[in-house]
Amino acid sequence: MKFDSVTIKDIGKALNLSTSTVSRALRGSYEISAETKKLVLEYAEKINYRPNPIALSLKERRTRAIGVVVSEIANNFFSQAINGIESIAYNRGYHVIITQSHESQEREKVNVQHLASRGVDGLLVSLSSESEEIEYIKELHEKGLPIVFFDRISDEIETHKVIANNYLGAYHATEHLIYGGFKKIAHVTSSPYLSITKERLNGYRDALEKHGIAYNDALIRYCNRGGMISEEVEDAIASLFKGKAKPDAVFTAGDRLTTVCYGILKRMNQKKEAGFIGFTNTNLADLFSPSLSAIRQPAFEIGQTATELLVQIIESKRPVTDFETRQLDTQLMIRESSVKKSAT
Amino acid sequence: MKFDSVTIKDIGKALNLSTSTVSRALRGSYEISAETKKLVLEYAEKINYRPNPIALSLKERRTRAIGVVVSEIANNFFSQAINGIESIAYNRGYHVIITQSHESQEREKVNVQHLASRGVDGLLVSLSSESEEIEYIKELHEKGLPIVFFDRISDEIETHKVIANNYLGAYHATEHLIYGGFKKIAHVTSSPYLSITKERLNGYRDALEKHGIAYNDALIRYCNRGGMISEEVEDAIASLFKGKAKPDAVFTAGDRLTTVCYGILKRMNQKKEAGFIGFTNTNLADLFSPSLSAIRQPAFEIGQTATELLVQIIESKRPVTDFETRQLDTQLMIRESSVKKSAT
DNA sequence: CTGAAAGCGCTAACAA
DNA sequence: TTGTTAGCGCTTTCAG
Repeated sequence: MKFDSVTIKDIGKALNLSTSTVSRALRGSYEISAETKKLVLEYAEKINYRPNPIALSLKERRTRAIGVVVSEIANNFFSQAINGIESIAYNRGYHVIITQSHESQEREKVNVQHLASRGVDGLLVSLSSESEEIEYIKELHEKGLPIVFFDRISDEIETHKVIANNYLGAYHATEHLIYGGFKKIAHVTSSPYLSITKERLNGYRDALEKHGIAYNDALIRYCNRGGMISEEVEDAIASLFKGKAKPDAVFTAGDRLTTVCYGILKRMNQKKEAGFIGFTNTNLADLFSPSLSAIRQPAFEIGQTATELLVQIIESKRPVTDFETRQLDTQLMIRESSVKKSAT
Repeated sequence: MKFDSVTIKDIGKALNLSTSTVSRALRGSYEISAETKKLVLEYAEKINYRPNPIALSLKERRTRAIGVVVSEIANNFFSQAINGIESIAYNRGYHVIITQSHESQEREKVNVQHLASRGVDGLLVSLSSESEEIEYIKELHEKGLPIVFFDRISDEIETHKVIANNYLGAYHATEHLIYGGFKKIAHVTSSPYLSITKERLNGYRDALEKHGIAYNDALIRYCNRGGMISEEVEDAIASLFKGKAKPDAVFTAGDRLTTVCYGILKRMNQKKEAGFIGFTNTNLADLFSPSLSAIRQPAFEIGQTATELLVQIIESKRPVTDFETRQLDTQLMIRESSVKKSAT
């Protein structure tokens, strides 16, 4: 079955006009008589004519669509960021095409290339946890495809980037644990390739050092799939608490990672409750027990900002060469899980 | 800035071949000499040629893309369903374009029409809570655009539909509360327009009647925005518990609605804990306190099934006239929130 | 004020 | 085996 819609030609035939006249009438061109215009407009309305954007794109070499590549929409941070993206795109007249990499570099590549060849006007990208080398994006960028990175960014490409202040977020979270009397703070994080991993790790490390606590590699665990596979996280936690250097608190970096870790700890660890805080944008943190302390990213605003910058590039007459990296502040939401029980 | 890519013409020019020869060589047509083929393929590879899908679509009148319209991706049910959709679409060679209506009929209409005019090969739709009259979808469907409904469906259009067994899910949940000793069970649900609302309400009502409890309108609350606006839910809950017919348990129908309601009840209701159960697909129900009893929908499978049916229509040679409505079973996950404390 | 024709990138029927 | 040409739906010179 093919889905046939009305074309400008059909209108022309019906009204005994040339396609160009119809086209002009439809776009309200001044050179068409009011009479003809009215005729065409009314008929078009009647048969519910819609211009074919595919034909349009072919001609104009633009689609008024922007592509989004994220790892997973079932992630509070990303679904909120996407809402921010849509809010801006919508009233700038762009449509948004969302794709997921599921943390796979292969999948990311396919998506990026498909979106590009499909003629999106620009790309909003947050890298997968496997993506270290990103030649396939660089190539497109060099050919002139506007790209803005958000959240998980890369040095490899010079363009606008929008991120949360991950360094400070991690720093403050760690410091908060230290102030609360925790001394052996483990850090469970995502793939070491990711920019957010590095930024958060640095914040964590610097906070420790500032307070005279030695940084200890044995307290770090990398979960390359970012919590998508719970085994990965279970292993990390198990190995942390098995060792002799058993931590007294855990700080997690990553939305899924945080809730998954919290769940595991809760299940295995009922008595000796370790302190807990993590990056997450869930709205349900209050409902947990103990309620979940969190570092919250301004996801919606990150999405908005990235989109504004992208549209700016797309609509710029001349090649943009002056790029910036915007950093938005995180929010530290202290709840029960990061507060020592004994420390009343 | 415009993003220019290599065309078949460029290749032809460089190799002194006609565009059609190049085209055929690229598609491996049998009528091209091995030599020429090799030449073209190698050159195309070298300059990283990608066919322009826009031009292709214009010609073939198909895009190998399917459009998805849901109310909100920041909803566990939908993000899981989308993963199901993608899993099938991906290995059938279709791309997936996701859009959100944010429970607005206006937005839904815009999205549907855009996707259609953009030439998706088919549509997977779950209606917004405002959508009662859906002429704009009907029109497209009558013109031959393949459409499959899932979750929130409509009688207005005859096509394949995929849903959870909402009636039974609600029935069993209600019965479970009754068995647990609850007698005044309130039902907080979404817009009365939605199919899921009606199905679940019927299940609730029938369970009550089966157990000799009179159905009482005063215990029903409709939240038209499905929990998107928390005030709406606050009002509903407040008015329920203010009245003289104060409920002893609450049963919610809707993913967001369930978590939002639970939060409100938890905050306001610490002592006289009412029983609680609701439809939701969150993975975090275990972490709540009390842990959250839930009716879980097979979201992933619903997405998969809907996509299979859609692809079937798209690829069918002759118009499909024999439609079915598939119903998949829900899962009752009993945890603490629906169990009477005193009833130990 | 309106029409004819070219062209966007690609495929396919028809010629050679 | 390869080239020429028309056409997918639309806009836009260029001519009337």
